Amino acid sequence: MFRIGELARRTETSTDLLRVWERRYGLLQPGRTQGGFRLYDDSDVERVRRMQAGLARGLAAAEAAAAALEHDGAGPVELLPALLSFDAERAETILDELLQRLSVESVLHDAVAPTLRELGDGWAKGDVSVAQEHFAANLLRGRLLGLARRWDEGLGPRALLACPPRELHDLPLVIFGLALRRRGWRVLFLGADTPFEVVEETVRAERPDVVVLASARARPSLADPALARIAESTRLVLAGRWPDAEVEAERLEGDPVELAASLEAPERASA
Amino acid sequence: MFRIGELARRTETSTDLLRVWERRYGLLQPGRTQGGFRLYDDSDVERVRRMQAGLARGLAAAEAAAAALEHDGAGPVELLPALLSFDAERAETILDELLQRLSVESVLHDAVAPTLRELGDGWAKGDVSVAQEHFAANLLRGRLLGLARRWDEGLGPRALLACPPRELHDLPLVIFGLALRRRGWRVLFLGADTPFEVVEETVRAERPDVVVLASARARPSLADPALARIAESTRLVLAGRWPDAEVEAERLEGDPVELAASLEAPERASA
DNA sequence: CCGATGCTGTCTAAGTTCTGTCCAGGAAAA
DNA sequence: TTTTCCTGGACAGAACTTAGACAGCATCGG
Repeated sequence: MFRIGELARRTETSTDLLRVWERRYGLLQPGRTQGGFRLYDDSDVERVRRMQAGLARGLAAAEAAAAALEHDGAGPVELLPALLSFDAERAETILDELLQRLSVESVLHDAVAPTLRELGDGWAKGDVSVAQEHFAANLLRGRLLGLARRWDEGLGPRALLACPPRELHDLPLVIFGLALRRRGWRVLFLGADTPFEVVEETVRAERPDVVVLASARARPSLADPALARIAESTRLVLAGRWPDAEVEAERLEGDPVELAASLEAPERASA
Repeated sequence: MFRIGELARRTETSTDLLRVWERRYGLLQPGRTQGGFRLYDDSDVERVRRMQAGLARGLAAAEAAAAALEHDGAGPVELLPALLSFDAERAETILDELLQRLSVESVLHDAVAPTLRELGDGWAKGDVSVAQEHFAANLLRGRLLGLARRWDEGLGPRALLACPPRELHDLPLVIFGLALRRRGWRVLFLGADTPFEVVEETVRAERPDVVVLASARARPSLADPALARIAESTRLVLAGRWPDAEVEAERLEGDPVELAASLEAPERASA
């Protein structure tokens, strides 16, 4: 347990703001010392983070607080165990319920993406078997692609999404695509293990406004000349883990949903 | 939920234009904050994008708006054929997509309930086989109950929902329950084929604010003395088809989602 | 071809709400 | 003693509200 100054430091906010979020939106309900000082724990850090994530996605403070509160508890806490125990029905039910209660964006940001991260960490540590990872990935992929139908329709700017050669983990890319779609983009999805030449051809044929290549675990080579040619003609974004090398491209790392929000900013600046 | 500035950002329009589209064509019907600020959700982004697509195709604004609004009703058209052809995957995908695009309420009201009605009519005419009806009902029930988890939690007034003896069609009741839940009610669901004595016991034990008995095809007897005893102690609502008889109860018929809305009115009047 | 009419997006103005920050006076913790 | 924290109110700027005005453009009748 720690006091408000420590919470402010850990979440990079001010004590004033934390108190006012408590007063106005009931975001936090800290315990008190004998003398009346507020006492917080780790779950409060999480809640503040969710609030901040909501603000970053463009919600008003009141809405962000409501979303952060509503989301309390559920989410990844329930979803991961269901997936690890191969309980498809329970996992589907949890997803159903989350999708009903929360927006697609919050489900992706607060439940699916964190679950995926924990899955990856568990796999790296050896706690999660290949079978478990495959089961989880396939169930989630099925569900997410169900949300992704017709995502090349409409008017917005167009993004071409692909994973580089040898990268088989396309789920973060799917999440990224869904988040973009929510924000009005059209999405051309090439998916896992896509040769750079294929990307290049598609760029020539379809003329997307931006090309996003996402690499989660593989460390693809940047030496391919096709990559350089893509970068010359189009805005190129490399998301995830890539080697350092001289390619004319933006680099992004972190949560796919937040990346999707940030991809928008340069568009606005130019408009 | 987000405010008008964020909607403008996401759809790359101006707040002015969004307000004027609302005023002139009723394109959007946002909720409001206490203080009167407009609040939008994901489905509004979709609607604006459809409007923009219409404009891009050369429609006049008024017509584009009409087209965008009309498209809201698509979906149910697709759902029934998928169910009748035993195509679980397609049906699930359609539901996924609808739930993403629209609110739970509109999915229930505009897609699930009409599909159920057509299914019932088809069965009555002999166009729909028992197998088809079972398949459809079970798929929908699974999906809807997935949305219905923890629907007895919270603070709101409490409704006890059941079908009378011999009535096996509980789906309208599930829809009704979900719609109530969306409106803040707590729901106690006893489901199909529930003896009146069981309802009576539960009423005594749980003291719900209202008891709703729904009968779709069976024509249950009202002679049971348990029914009269329930009516004496609690507000009793008989939904669907019931014989005429002297029981102290409100009678409701029609779309489950609309019934849920109408159930609320007396509560408010008393508040 | 002209003028009248209607549609549509933008702009204005005066007022309100929302939200982060700041402050004063006092008390608790280190 | 020094630092941290408490409450409650005040405040400024950003964001939003309504209602109407208006200019650019297309369409229509003459």
